[in-house]
Amino acid sequence: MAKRTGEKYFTILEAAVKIFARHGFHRTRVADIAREAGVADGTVYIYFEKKEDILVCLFQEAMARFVEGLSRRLEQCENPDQKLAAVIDYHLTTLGSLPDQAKVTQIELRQIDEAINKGISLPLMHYFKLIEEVITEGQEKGFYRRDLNARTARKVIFGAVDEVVTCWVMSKKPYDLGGLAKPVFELLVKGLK
Amino acid sequence: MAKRTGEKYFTILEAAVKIFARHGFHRTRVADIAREAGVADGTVYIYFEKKEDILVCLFQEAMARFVEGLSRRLEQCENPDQKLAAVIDYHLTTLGSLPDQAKVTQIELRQIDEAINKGISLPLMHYFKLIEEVITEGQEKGFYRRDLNARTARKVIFGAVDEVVTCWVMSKKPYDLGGLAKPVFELLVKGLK
Amino acid sequence: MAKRTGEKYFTILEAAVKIFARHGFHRTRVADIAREAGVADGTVYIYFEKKEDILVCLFQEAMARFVEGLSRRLEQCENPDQKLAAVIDYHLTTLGSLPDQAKVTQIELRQIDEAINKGISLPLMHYFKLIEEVITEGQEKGFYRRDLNARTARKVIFGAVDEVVTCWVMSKKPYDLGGLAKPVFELLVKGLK
Amino acid sequence: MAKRTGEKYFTILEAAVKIFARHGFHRTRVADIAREAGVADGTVYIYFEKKEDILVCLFQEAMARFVEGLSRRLEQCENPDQKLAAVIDYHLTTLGSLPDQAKVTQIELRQIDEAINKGISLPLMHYFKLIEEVITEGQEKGFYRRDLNARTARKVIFGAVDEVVTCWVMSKKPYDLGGLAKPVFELLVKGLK
DNA sequence: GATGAATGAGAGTTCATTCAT
DNA sequence: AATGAATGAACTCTCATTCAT
Repeated sequence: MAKRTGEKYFTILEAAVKIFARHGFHRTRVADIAREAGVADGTVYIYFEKKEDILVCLFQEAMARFVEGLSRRLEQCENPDQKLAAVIDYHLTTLGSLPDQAKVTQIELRQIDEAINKGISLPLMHYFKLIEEVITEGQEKGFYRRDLNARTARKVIFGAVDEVVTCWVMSKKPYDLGGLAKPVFELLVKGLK
Repeated sequence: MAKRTGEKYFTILEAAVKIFARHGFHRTRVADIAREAGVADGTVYIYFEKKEDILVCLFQEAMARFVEGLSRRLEQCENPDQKLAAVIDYHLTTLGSLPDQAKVTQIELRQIDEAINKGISLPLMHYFKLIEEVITEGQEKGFYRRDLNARTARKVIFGAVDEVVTCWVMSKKPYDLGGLAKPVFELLVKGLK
Repeated sequence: MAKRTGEKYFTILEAAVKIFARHGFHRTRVADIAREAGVADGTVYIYFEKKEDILVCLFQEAMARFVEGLSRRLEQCENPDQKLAAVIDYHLTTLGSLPDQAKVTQIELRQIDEAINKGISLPLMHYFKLIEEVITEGQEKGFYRRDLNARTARKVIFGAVDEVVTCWVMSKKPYDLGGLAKPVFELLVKGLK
Repeated sequence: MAKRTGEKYFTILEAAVKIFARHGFHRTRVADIAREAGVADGTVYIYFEKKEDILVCLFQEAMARFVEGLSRRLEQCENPDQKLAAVIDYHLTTLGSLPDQAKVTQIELRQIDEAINKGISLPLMHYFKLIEEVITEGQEKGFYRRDLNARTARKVIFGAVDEVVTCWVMSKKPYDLGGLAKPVFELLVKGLK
C-alpha cells in the first residue's frame, strides 16, 4: 500500500506544499489537500500512508532535487572557497525562489515526532555530508585551518544559512534572499581560514 | 482570567517542560500536565488561557531569565570579543544544563502558528537585540568590520549557535554542549573581523 | 479510564440494549446510543472503552443478574428434575419478558471477535456450570443415567433452549415464550433418564 | 448483474470461506477475498451483488449440498429412529470435516440483518422441514409421542446439534465432532418417545 | 480557588462499490 | 469478461475546554 509514485502522487504533493505553507501542517485537513489537488479524500491514502507521510515525502523529494542540483553545481567549482560560496548561494537562491517550499521546510517540517528521524534525517544527512566534504577538502588543500572540526564547522555554516532563511520566511516584508549569499559567505569563509 | 502567577503557576510550568520534552507538544494532553503537576485539569485553566499559552509562558519565563543572566554577564566583559564569547558560552552552557528546557525551546516551540509572533518573537527580540548591540559596539570600537550588516551578522551567529544546540538535543549520545563554545566562537569572531 | 460504574453507566447501558435490539450492533452508531441516553458522545467513552465494550458489559451485567436469579431459584428446588425444569423455565421466562435483552443476547452478541472469549465466555461459563451441576447431581442421586457425559448433556440442553429463544426472537408473530418451557423440559428430561 | 455462476464464482466462494473463517465477516475486506481468489476487486462484483451476498451464497450453496446429501442418506434409512440418527450424524460429520464452513455457518452467518430472512432462512427451512418430517413420520408410525409438537421438537433437536457444533468451533483443542453423534442421538431420541 | 465530570466539535482513515479502459 | 484506480460517505474516538459543585 501507499504507492508513492505516479502522476497523482505529484499532484497531491504540489497541492500539499501550497496548503501546508498557507495554513500550517496541523491546521491543514487531509480534505483540504484533496480538494486543492482535485482528487477524492480517499485517493490521498492510495499514495500516502498517512497525513504525516505527505510532509515527509514532500521533504524527501525536495531534498533529493536539492542535493542533486547542488552536487552538479559543486562539480563546476574550481576550489573550496568557490564551493562554499556555491553551497550558500544555492541554498539561499533555491529556497528564495520557492517560498512555499521554504516555509514548509523551515517551519512545518519540525512538527513531527517519530518520522523525523527516519524520513527527514537521512536526506538531510546527504546535504550535511556535502558541506562537510567541502570543509575537509578545504583543509586538505590548505584553504582552511586544520584544527577545525569539520562537523562543528558544518553546524555553524548550516545553522547560519538556515537561520537566514527562517528570518526571511517569517518576515512580513519581502526581500531578496539570494542577495544575502555574499555577505554570509564572506563572514563564514573568514572563520574557516 | 488566566492568573499567570502564584505557586501553582510555576508548578504547572515545571510539569509542562518535563512532559513537553518527553512527548512533544502535540502529543501532550492537558490532563497529562495536570496529573504531573498534581492538580485538576480545570486548575490549569485558572493559570493559563489555553494549552498553547503554557508553551508560550514557558518560553517567556525562560527567556526572561536567560536575557537577564546574559545581560549581567555582558556587564562584566571588557571588550566586544569577550562579549561575543560570553554570548556563545552562556547560550550553550545554559541550555546544556537544562536538557528539557532546550528540547522544548528548540523543537516544540516551533509548532505554534498565531501566537508565535506575539508570544515568542518579542522575548526573542530582546536576545537578538543584545547580540546586535555587541556587534555594533564591536564595529564602533574598531573590533569588527564596518561593512558588516549587524542584523545579518546576528542571524549568522544566532543560527550557528542554535543549530549546535539543536544537534545536541537531537543527538542520541550525550556530550558536553558547553565545550563547543570555544571553537564556535573562534570560527565566528574571525568572520567579523 | 473507563469507569464502568455510576448512574450514567447504567443509563447508557439501558439505552444501548434498546438501540442494539432495534438496529443491530453494527448499524448502531455510538452517537445514537448517546442521544438515546441523553448524554454527549464523549460521555460514552468515560464509561466504556470502546463501542464493543458496551455490548460486552451489557451481557456481563445481564448474565450476572441471570445466574444470580437462577441460583436462588434452584435453591428452592427439591430434586434434580425440578431443577432442570427450573433452568428451562427461568431461561425462557426471563428472556421472554426482556425482548430487547433477548435480541441482543441471541443475535448481536455473536458479532465480536477477540472480546468474545474474554468478556463473554466467562459469564456464560457460570451458567453452563450451573446446568452441569444439576446433571451431575441428578446422576449422583440416581435420577439420570450414569453413562451420560455431563458436558454433552449440557450442550444439548442449552442448545435446545437457546434455539427456542432464537426462533422466538426471529419470529414475526409474537407468542408466549415461557409456555414452551414445559414441553421442552419433558422432551429433555426423558433423554437424561 | 451478479452472475452467481461460472468458474470464478466458485473460486471466489472458496476464497471467501477461508478468509471469513480466519478473520470474520466484518473484519474481512472484499479486497482480501479478491486477492485470495486471484481476481481483481471489481471482478467480485460481476459475480456477487455485494459483500453480504457472498456470505449468503456461501450458505446457500453449502446448505443445498447439505440438504441434498442428507436427503439421499435418509432414503436409505428404514425407520424414523435411523433417520434421526442419520440427521444428527450427518450434521456433525459434515461440519466436522469442513471446519472453515462450520466456522462461517455457526458464527459469521449470524451477523447480517435484512438478508438473513431472505437469503438464509429459506435454505435453512428446507433442513428444518426435513427434520420435522422425520418427527411427524415417527409419530405416524408410532415411534414417537403424538402429543409432541413437531416444530418444538425440531427446535430442540436442531438447537442441541447446533450448540454441539458451536462449542466445537469455539474450542481451542481439536476433537472428533462426529463422535458426539451417538450420545446426542441417544439423549434426544428418548425424549421423543 | 479547586475540582473533574461532562461536553461536542472535529478529522483521520477505511473500504464497499463503481466504471472507464 | 476483467481490471484496479478512484471515489466519498461513514463513523469512531480524542481531547481541549467549560462549569456546576
